Amino acid sequence: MTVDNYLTDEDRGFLATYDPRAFPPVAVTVDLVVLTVREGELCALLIRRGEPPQRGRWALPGGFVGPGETLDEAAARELAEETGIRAGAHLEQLATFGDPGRDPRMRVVSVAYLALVPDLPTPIAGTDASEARYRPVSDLDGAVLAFDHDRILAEGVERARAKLEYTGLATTFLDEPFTVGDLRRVYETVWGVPLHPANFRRKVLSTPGFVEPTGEKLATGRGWAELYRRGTTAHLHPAIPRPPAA
Amino acid sequence: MTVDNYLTDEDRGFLATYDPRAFPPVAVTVDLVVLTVREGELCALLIRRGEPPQRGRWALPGGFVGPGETLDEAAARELAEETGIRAGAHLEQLATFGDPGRDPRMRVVSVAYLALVPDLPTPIAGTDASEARYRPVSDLDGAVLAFDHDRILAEGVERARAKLEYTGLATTFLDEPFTVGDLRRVYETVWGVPLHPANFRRKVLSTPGFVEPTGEKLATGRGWAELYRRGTTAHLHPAIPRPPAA
DNA sequence: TCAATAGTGTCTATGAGACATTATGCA
DNA sequence: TGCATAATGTCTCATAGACACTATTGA
Repeated sequence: MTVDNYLTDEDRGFLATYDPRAFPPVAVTVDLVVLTVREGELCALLIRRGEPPQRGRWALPGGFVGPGETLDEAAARELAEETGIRAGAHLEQLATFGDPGRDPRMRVVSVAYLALVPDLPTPIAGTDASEARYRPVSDLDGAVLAFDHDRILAEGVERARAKLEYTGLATTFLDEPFTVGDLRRVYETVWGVPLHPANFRRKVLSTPGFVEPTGEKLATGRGWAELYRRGTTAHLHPAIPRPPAA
Repeated sequence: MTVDNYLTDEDRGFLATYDPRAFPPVAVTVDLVVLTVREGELCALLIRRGEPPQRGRWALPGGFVGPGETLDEAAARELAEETGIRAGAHLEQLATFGDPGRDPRMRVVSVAYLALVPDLPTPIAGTDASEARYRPVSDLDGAVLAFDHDRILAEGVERARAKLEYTGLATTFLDEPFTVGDLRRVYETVWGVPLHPANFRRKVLSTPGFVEPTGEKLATGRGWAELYRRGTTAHLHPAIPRPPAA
C-alpha cells in the first residue's frame, strides 16, 4: 500500500525541506512470543542472549525492523529465522511496548507478535543468541527474562488462552492428522484445567468447520481414535467456554 | 519501570561505545480513534489537517511520542489536548501500523489507541489542525481519510463493537445517571441492530456489577424510567451476545 | 482379565429469544 | 383518549455440564 498518489504539489515542496533527523532517535523492533504444546506443557521459545546488554539472560526472540519491511513481514522473517517455519503457523500482532528505559541502549519501541506453532520445530539460535530452547511457561513466573519480556510473554499467553475460546486456533498447535483427544489435551494444557472428554467431543464435532474428518482411524495406546484435519472456520459459533478456575 | 538495576559492568562498557544514530530514522506516533454516540449515530473524532502533507484532508488526531513519555501517556495527552477529557474515558491500545510509505515524510510507526467517551465533549482543534469534529462512522465508508487512517478507524470500530459483548464499556459512552433504555440505545447504535427491550433489560440487571441503581426515577418523554450508574465489573458473565446480521 | 481411552446416549439447569401484559405520563 | 415507552412475567428452545454406558485395544 502506498500513498504517493495522494501527494499534492504542496506536499512535494514541503518534503523537499523536511529533515527526518530532527527527531530524537527511536528504534523499532519486533519481539516474538512463540508458543507450542510439548509433553503436556505450554512452552515458549526463548533465546539466551549472546550479546550485551543482558548477555546470558533468557529473552524473547526478536530483532530490528528492516527499512523496507512491514511489521508483519519483519515478524514472519524473525519467526522463520528462529524456528525454520515459513508457513502454516499462526502469527498475529499482540501489542506494542515502548516505555522509556525498557532497553538501556536507546528508545526502543517493540511491536510484539504472537505465534502458535506445532510441537518440535527445532529452534535455531540466531547470530545474537548463544542458545534457543522451548521452555515451559510455568517455569517463568516472576521476573526471569531480559528487559520487559516477562510482561510481553504474559500478555501473549493470556491472548492465546482467550483465543482458544472463540477461534479454531488450537489446531495450529497440532500436526495433522490429529484425534479429538489430542485437541482436547491442547486445550487442557493451555488452560491448565481438565475438560470433560464427552462434552468436549460433542462441542468440537457440532461446530461446523472446526475439524474435518479424514475417515481413518488410528490405533494409539489403549484403544483407537478417529483422525481429523484442521477445518476452515476461524470463528467458533458457539464458543468453547473456558472453565472459571485454573 | 526501569531496568537500570539489571545492567552489568559489561553492559555499561558496551553502552559507552554504542551509537544510536547508526539506525535508519524512524518516528513513533500515537493516533487516536475516539468514539462517541451522538444523536443515534456512532461518531469518530476527526481533525482536518492544517499542515502538509495532505493538508485539508480529514484524519485521526494524533502526534509524536515525547522522549520521556510512555505510549499510554502520549495517548492520554493527545486525548486531553483534543477533547479536554483528562479522566473517566476508556483508553486502550488498539494496534500498531508501520507499513513503509504509509507517511510520505519518513518511516512512521503509529501506535493506535481506542478511546470511548460520552457525548458532547466539545473537540478542540490542535496546532496542526484547522478543524475538529465528530463525524458519523457511517459517512466514512471508502477511502476518505488521510494516510491509512481508514483502516485504523475500521479496526477501532470493530474492536469497540466486539468489546461491548463481553465488557461493561458501553457505559463509558453515557453521562451518569442513565436509564436502561439509554444503555440499550448505545448497543443498538454501535451494533446497528435493534434489540429486544425486555430481554436486554433482564440481561443487564441480572449481571452483577454492570450497572448500579441510584434508586431515583426520571420522567423522560413518555413514561418514566429508573436511573443507574456505571458498575464496577469490567468483564461480563454471561456476555451480551451480538445478533449475527447488521 | 484389567485398565485406559474413545465414542454414544441421556438428564438437568441455565440462559437466549420471543411474546404477552400492565403501568405511566405526554400529546 | 391514544400512544410510546418502561417494567414485569411466562413460555420455548438450544446448549453446557454432569453422568452412565459400551466398545476397543494393549498390558
